[in-house]
Amino acid sequence: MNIITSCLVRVRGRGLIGNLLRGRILTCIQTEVVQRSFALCCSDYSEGLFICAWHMHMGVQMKHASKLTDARRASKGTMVPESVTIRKENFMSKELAKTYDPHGLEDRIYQKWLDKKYFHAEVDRSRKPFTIVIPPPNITGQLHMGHALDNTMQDILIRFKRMQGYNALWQPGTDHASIATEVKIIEKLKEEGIDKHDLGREKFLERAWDWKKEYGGRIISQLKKLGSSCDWDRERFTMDEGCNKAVTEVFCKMHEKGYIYKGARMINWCPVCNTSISDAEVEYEEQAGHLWHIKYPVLNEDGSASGEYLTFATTRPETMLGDTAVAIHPEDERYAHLKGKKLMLPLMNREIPVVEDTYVDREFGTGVVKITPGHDPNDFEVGRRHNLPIINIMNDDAVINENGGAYAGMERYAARKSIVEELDRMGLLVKVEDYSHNVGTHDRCKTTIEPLVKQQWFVRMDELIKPAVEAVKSGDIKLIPERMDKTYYNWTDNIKDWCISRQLWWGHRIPAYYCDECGEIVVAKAMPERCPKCGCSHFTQDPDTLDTWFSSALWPFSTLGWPDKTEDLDYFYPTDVLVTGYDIIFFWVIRMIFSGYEHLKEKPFQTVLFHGLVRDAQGRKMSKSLGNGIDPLEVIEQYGADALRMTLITGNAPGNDMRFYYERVEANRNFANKIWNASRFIMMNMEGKEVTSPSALEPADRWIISKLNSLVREVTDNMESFELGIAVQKIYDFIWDEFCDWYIEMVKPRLYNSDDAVSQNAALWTLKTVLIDALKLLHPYMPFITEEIFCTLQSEEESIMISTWPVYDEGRNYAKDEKDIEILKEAVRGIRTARTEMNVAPSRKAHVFVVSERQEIRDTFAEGRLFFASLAYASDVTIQEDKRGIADDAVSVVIANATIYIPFAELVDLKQEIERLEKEAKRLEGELARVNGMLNNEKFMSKAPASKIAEEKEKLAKYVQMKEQVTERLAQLR
RNA sequence: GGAAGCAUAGCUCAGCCGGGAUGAGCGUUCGCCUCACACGCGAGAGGUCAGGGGUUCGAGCCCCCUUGCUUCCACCA
Repeated sequence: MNIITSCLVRVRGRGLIGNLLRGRILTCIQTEVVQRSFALCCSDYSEGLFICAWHMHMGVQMKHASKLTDARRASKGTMVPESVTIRKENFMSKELAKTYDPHGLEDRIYQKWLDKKYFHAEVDRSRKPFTIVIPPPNITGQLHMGHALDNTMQDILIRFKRMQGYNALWQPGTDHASIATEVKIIEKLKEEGIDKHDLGREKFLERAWDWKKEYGGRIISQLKKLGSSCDWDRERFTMDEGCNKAVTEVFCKMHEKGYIYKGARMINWCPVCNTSISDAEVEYEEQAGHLWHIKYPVLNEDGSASGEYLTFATTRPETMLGDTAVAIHPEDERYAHLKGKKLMLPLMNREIPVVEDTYVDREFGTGVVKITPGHDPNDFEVGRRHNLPIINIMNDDAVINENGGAYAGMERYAARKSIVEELDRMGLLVKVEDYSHNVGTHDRCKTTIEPLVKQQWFVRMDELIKPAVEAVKSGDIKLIPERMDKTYYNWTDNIKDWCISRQLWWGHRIPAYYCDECGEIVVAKAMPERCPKCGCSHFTQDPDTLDTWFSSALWPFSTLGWPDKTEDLDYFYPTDVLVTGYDIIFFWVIRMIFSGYEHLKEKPFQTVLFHGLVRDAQGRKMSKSLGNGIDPLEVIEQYGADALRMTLITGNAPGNDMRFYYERVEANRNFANKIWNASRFIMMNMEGKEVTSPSALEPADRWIISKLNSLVREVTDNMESFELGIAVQKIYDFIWDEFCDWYIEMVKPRLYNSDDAVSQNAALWTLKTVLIDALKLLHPYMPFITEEIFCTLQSEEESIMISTWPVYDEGRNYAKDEKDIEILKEAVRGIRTARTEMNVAPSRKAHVFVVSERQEIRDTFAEGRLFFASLAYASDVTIQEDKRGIADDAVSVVIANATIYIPFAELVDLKQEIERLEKEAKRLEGELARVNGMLNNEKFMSKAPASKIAEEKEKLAKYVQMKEQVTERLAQLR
């Protein structure tokens, strides 16, 4: 790390430091340049030393520019040390620093909710249920951003519905994650020097359960940090007794119906995990490889070499050991003379036939394909069509077996190398090309999978999938966003049988038993007593376990007690919403859907709400190998769960990926702080006063109540259609913009004036009422801060999370006040803009004259006079019909139906004022041109809806009138 | 090979039924330590809504084409 001593820093910019010290020149006695930040230690700040992190783009100017460049170069790759954290107390006075601090508060509140059992749901026939089942996180897992997003969305929906009066159940639990967990345990055993097989199945399972006990709870406690309001009394595990009962039931039932069968099929084999995997678990990865062109000698009828060769290309030369044919296209004239001939398979010295199959693409390579039915899915099919023998040349660990002749015992890539060398030596290697192609890998361990023919258990999908397709087609199940339908059909239309057996120990063991005497297979819920075929009584259970998704597929009903006919199942099933990432649509969503229809004759859920991936700031996937993952727990620690939740929900549409920025978390933390301070302000003003239901409200009060009322309707609508991001944006804007920046500012004069107790009470009542409803709307998104404020403000109610959701009330719709306040706001904005443009400091208050010929406008201003004066920096406000008595050189602001004059005591630059008004005139002309363009268009007039025409006419009148005022004023000034 | 998505302010993204882009946050410019908040307040600058055609009185939005990026599925040895 580079250290610069003794340089001067001029403070510019508007950041934290800039706001405090702008314009000052500081001597840095020590600066450390770390990445894009400087850590500055300055000696001449009055409070003594301080340390800060300062981004370069904020505009640091240093006297020694060359050193800066050096420093920048030298700083690459270094990390920001902890010492750059800014401690506010160091340079701010204590009483100012009343900021929102989520620490301590969140844990305390969560504990209260748990103690009060607010999350718990019981069957209650008098209320409608609303149910969500959690996508069970893996027991191996640590909470990552994906979980944080997924669970925040669920929590928002659950809290919303709970407040709306539904009997809301969020069913939690964890997944045994068969392969993922087994891999982890094997790793751990390895560290101890223990091999899985030496340990034995039983002992291994003991270790697995220990693991579950130790780590299974970790992710749950992390979910709690987020604020998740799951019914923890109902926590389940995909391998608990109930789930096992469901799995066994399903397996037996489906076997009986013929949907589950055992057979030898081409499956994907992971030689590292030593298990079969399903098609869904194969991940294709583009890899640079080679295309080896090899030739086999063609034989004469008598078996002697004809001297002719047949050339083909392959990416996996080692599989030639298992070749049982070479295929050509039946209509390929180039090879017509070879039909029915035999070839000599080199190295193995085996005669193999030339077969004709339309699978061969004449255009690709030489138009010849070697056929290895035992190691390639397509070749397997070709082999079936031509009755070719299947030769397995590989052991489970991808080592060549005894069928590989001289290569037996060699690992697959070593064998590849020697085979190529040997073929080359024999003159049978024609050429080698670089070739980039997709290689199937295991999604867990990234090992290249090996297609092998094995005896496995499968689920026949063709019949099973039908109701699942129908469900989405008919709208019985709705996918959000809708475009997911296509992805869904893409899978269902090309569905293949599901390989469900895994050569693993950690998982639901397959309930199939083999008779020790005759080998008869019996599928049953328990070990059979007698073999139905030979009558003997000795059985061995199938050693394999089931794909972890087999039990996940039953999750929506196994958690509610199925296969038993429970009250819970009857009441809570089907569930309402499933929230999950689009990445597991095939693994999980589809499988739950067909399982629901198959076993309960009913959909598992009404709606599937998809979210995207949380990416890093550069748009990359967060991954362990890249080390770019952001730990949600750290974010919570730093900014609070509320800020994190907001960040994950705002500015994102369903199903879209999002980028994670700390700047956004900070912005949301700032929002929390804003609410905190607004609430502090309100409470401060309420102190010692009894706020009663007001006898009369003022226009500003009615305005904000009316605004809130519309907000309630819009937010509720948005949330009901799962537009969470839109809903929360509206709440944010309302609280910050309308409520804090306008309403609170409007009522300040009333709050500070104790003489008018009635008006003051109305203001306080409105502040409190609006704040409470706004907090309620916000609660699903920011549960902690809203609870804290609500409980302080509303001491008679014990929790916001069980309070009632605000409802739109026609009686709180004050259209006239909304219009009136809009006029006043327009006037205030106009005055502020004019003052800024004329360079008048806010402290220079002035007498403001409002001139309007219209009585109702004058009334509006008269009613709002108090706050209008304060917001417009007016020393006094005079409202009159004409401009008598107003100085000619006053600054004027034109709004609809009124002109506002501000005569400053000092002379105002008339030229500047004319320019300002000319600009305004030009703007208005533009508006007029647009509106006139529409209204003079006959086609528009005849075809546009009447309401639109009326709207435009109204605007026209307004602009015409404003234009007149500006023109008149300009004429006067000139 | 098939399919989907994205392209809007300097950056990251919203934009519901087609009806003025008063878009949001961050950044940026100017002025403010205004007694809730400087994690703040006020006022600005900043956009040919990727390009081209079409439908429409009217298109960021609907249709077609082109370009660029991303993803999913399938996979030819």
